Amino acid sequence: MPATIIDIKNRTGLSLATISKYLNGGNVLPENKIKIEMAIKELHYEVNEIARGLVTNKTRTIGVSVYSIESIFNGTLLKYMGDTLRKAGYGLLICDSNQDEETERKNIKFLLNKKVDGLIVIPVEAGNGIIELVKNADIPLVFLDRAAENGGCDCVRIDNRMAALHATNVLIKNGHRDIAIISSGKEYTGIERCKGFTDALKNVGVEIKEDRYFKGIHSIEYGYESMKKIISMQNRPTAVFMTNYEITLGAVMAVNESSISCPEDISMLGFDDLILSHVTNPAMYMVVQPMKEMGEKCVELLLNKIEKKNTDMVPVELVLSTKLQEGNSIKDIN
Amino acid sequence: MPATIIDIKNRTGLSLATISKYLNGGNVLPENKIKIEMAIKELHYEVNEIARGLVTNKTRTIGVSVYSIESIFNGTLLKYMGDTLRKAGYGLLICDSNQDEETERKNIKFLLNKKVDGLIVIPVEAGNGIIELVKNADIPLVFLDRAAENGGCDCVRIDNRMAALHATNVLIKNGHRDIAIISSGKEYTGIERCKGFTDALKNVGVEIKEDRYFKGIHSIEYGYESMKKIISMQNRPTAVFMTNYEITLGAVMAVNESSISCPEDISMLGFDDLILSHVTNPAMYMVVQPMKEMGEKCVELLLNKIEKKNTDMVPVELVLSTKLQEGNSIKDIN
DNA sequence: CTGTTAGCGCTTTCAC
DNA sequence: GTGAAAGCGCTAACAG
Repeated sequence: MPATIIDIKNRTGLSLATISKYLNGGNVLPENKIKIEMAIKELHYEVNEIARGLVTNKTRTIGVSVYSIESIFNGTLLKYMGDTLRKAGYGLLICDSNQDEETERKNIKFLLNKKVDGLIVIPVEAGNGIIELVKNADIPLVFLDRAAENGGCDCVRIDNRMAALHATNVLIKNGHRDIAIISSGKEYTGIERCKGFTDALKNVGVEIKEDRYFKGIHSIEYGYESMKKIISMQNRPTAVFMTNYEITLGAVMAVNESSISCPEDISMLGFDDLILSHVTNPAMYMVVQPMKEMGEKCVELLLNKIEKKNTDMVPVELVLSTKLQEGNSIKDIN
Repeated sequence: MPATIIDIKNRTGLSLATISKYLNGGNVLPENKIKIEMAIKELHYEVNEIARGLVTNKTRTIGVSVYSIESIFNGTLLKYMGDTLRKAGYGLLICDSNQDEETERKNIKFLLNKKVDGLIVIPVEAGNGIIELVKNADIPLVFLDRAAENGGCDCVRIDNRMAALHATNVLIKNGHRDIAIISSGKEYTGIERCKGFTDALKNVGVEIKEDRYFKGIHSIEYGYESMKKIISMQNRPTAVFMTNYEITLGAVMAVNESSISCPEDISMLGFDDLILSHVTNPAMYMVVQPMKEMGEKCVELLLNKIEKKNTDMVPVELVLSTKLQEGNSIKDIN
C-alpha cells in the first residue's frame, strides 16, 4: 500500500493544498517544506500519476505507435525520441503494430484511452484512418518517417523521392543502366523511393523494364527472395537498389549464400546505415537518413503543439535531408 | 472533448451504475444494452482508462525497463513480450535506460508512479537496487535476461555459464587452445559467460593468459576496439569468443576493415543470432538464445503473479536452454 | 502562505 | 436489473 497525500497530511498536520503546492513546485514556508520532505522520505511517498492525470487532464506521457519494434530502424528512432522526451520530463508509451493495421488501430485507441498528451505514429501503411481516429481525442498527432495518406497532418520525414533519385544517380554515374529495384509496394516511403528511382533513369533517357521492379512487403524475407530471383535471372541487371533496411539485409543474405559476389558480379546500393554497412564485406554503399534529427525534431514538434507554443493550425511538414554513405559495393562499369 | 460516461447517461436516461456495468461486461436488459451501444457509437465514447485506473487500482498496463532500446536484441524481446501481452489484454509501457543506471532508476520510479500492474526489467547492470525500489509499490517484478544481484527475485534467463562453456568447447574441438574473449565486465551475463569460457579451458587443462581477457562495456565500440587490439598482437590468439551481440558486431567490423580474414587467419565465435550470422561473410558460428520463449515466458510468469494464479511466494527462476548456430567462422586447426 | 471545498471520470457498495 | 451515493488520490479555485 503506497502512501498517499493524505498520509503526508496526517503526518505533518498541514492541509492537502499546501502539500500539493509543494509537490508542484510552489512556495511553502521553509519549516513546512522540511516537514513535508521528511514525511515523504519516511513514508516513501510517490505521487500517484493516475490521480494527478485525472484532474489535470495531462499525463506527461506521449504515445508512440511503431509499425515494428523489431526493426532496429525504429529502435534507433525510439532511442532518440526517448532521450528528448526525458529531458522535457515526459514519458513514453510505446505500442508495436507488428506490421498489422488492425493492431495499429487497436493500439492507437489504447493510447488514446490512456490519455497520452500527444501521439507519434510511424505507420504500417498510408491510409489506415489514423487521423480520423485521433481527431476526436483532440490531441496533437505527428507522423514520423511515413507521411499520412493526404498529407493533412504534421509530419517529419525525408524527401524520399529525391533521396532515391540522388542514390540512383550514383549507379548511373558508375555506368549502370540496367538496374533492378526492390521496394515495398504499399507504404508511402516505398512508393516514393520507387518514383525517385524511375525519375533518375528517365532523366538519362532510360526506360526500366517491368521485370526490374520488385514491389512487395517491407521485410527481410522479401528482400531475400527478390534478390534470389534477380541472381538467377539469365539477363541479370548489373545493379540493384534496395530501398529500405530490411530489404537491404535480406538482399545481402541472398548474395552471401550465392556463388556470385558483390561488386564483381553485381553492384548493390542500400538504404539506412545502422551498422550494416560496416558489418558487410564489402562495405555497402547506402542512403542514410538523419535518424537522430528525425527522432528529436518530431518530439520537439509535438511538444510545441502540446504546450501551445505553436498556435498556428497549419500542418507542419518537416522534410530532412539525407546523405550518401560511400562503400565498395558498386562497381564502375564505364 | 471526448465524451464521458455522464454523456451516455444523459443520452440514455440510464444511471451510471447500469452503464458502468455494461462497460464491464455485466448483465443489462437487452433494450438498455441497445440504447447504450447506440449512444456509445454516436458520441464516440471511449473509456477513460485514467479514471478507471484510479478506482480499480489496476491499469492493465505493464511496465518494461530495458537497458537499451537501440539494441535489436531488446527490440526482438519486446516484440514477443508485446504480442503475448496484447493477447492477454494488457498494454506495454516501455522505458529506455540508455545504458545508464541513474536513468534506469528514474524510469522505474516513473513506471511505478504510472501504477503499472507489473514490471519487467532487463537491467543495465546487476545491483542497481531495483528490488528495493519496487518493494514498496507492492507489484510483481520479473527480471529478464540478466538476473538480479542476489537472485532473490523472479527471473527468466539462460544458463549463461553453461552456454559459454559449450560454445567454447566447439573452439576446443577444432583444436584451438589460445583463445581470446571479449565480454562486458560488469553486468551479470558478461561475468557468467566469462566464467563458462574459463571453465571450458580449465577442463582441458589450459590456463588462459591475462592478456586474452577483454572485459569492458557492452557496446559495439568495445567489440571493435578490442578486436583491433587482438588483430595487431604479435602473438595473436587463434580464435576469439565474443559474448554478446553488440560486441560481436563490433568485432566483425574490425575484421572486415583489417587485412586479415576469418576463418583463415582467425576463428570467431559470436553470441545472439539476430540476422547477423546470415549477413556476415562467412556466416558466423554463434550461440543463440531462445528469444521468443524468453519474451513469452517472462510475460506469462508476470501475469500469473498479477492475477494471483501463482500464490507461492518463492521466487521462480526460469532457466531456458540455448542452441548453437553453426557457421563457417571457425577453422579446424587440428 | 495556508486551509476548505469541489470536483476529474469512473467503479462499487447498497438499497430498491 | 437498476439507481443513488460514496470515494479512488489528487489539483485548483477561493477565502482567509
